[in-house]
Amino acid sequence: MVKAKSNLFSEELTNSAALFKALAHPARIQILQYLASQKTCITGDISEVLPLGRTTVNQHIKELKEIGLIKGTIDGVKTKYCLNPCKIEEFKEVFDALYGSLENSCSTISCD
Amino acid sequence: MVKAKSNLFSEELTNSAALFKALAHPARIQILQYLASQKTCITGDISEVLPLGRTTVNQHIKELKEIGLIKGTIDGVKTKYCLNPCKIEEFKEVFDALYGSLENSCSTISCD
DNA sequence: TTTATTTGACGCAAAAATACGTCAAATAAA
DNA sequence: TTTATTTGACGTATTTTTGCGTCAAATAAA
Repeated sequence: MVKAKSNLFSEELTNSAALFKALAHPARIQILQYLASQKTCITGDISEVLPLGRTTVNQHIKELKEIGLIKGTIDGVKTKYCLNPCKIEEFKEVFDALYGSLENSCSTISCD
Repeated sequence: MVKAKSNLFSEELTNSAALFKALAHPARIQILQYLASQKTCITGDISEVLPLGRTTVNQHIKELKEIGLIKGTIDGVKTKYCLNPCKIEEFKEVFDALYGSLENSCSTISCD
């Protein structure tokens, strides 16, 4: 049996990995980019611009909502999806911190 | 049967998702950070600084090697692992491009 | 040579991710 | 009210990921 290893890593590490995992599928990246390209919060069936079925896309949207990268507000029978700039900013900070820690050391590394 | 959907997305999108997936596990992030902290290419059992078994860590290392973020060179019976600055730089470019496309639009989005 | 050390390959089991069909609730339109 | 539309919840099948034990090859040490 595979043990529950979720709590074996630091919270920061777990949080970072979860953010990267959110972008670990082309559909989810495309959803974010589509939302951005519309320049406004959008409603309707996003699956029409993706090569996947509606429920599958809905599932990817749900994951993006759960991690906080997008928000969904109910507007009558429709749901309005929006990018969440705060979370996107947080993602950038996480990435930059990681990149910084990796990049700083690169110059002193002798590889080949 | 679940159809093969791998080629339904653009190559760029698939490539980006693969990079993010490489960091989608805390162990893989920690391995990269450990390599960077050593300030040199290292050899030996990295699993000693991770809460996972040796073969499991080896598998994560293999994934990082396959995506190109680290390199491994054979040195006698030992294997020397190094960060690959080129790939890390490429990762930053991919991230910055994505962030740019998302961030640009954020200012014009009205969310709440 | 014999014995240890280091490492990756291989296989297996459990868990998670992926893709999608069906259904029901909620609202809008007729 | 009846009918259509929109959406998420739920279940299911398949694939992928994760974690690890075992084994063998390759080198180093005795």
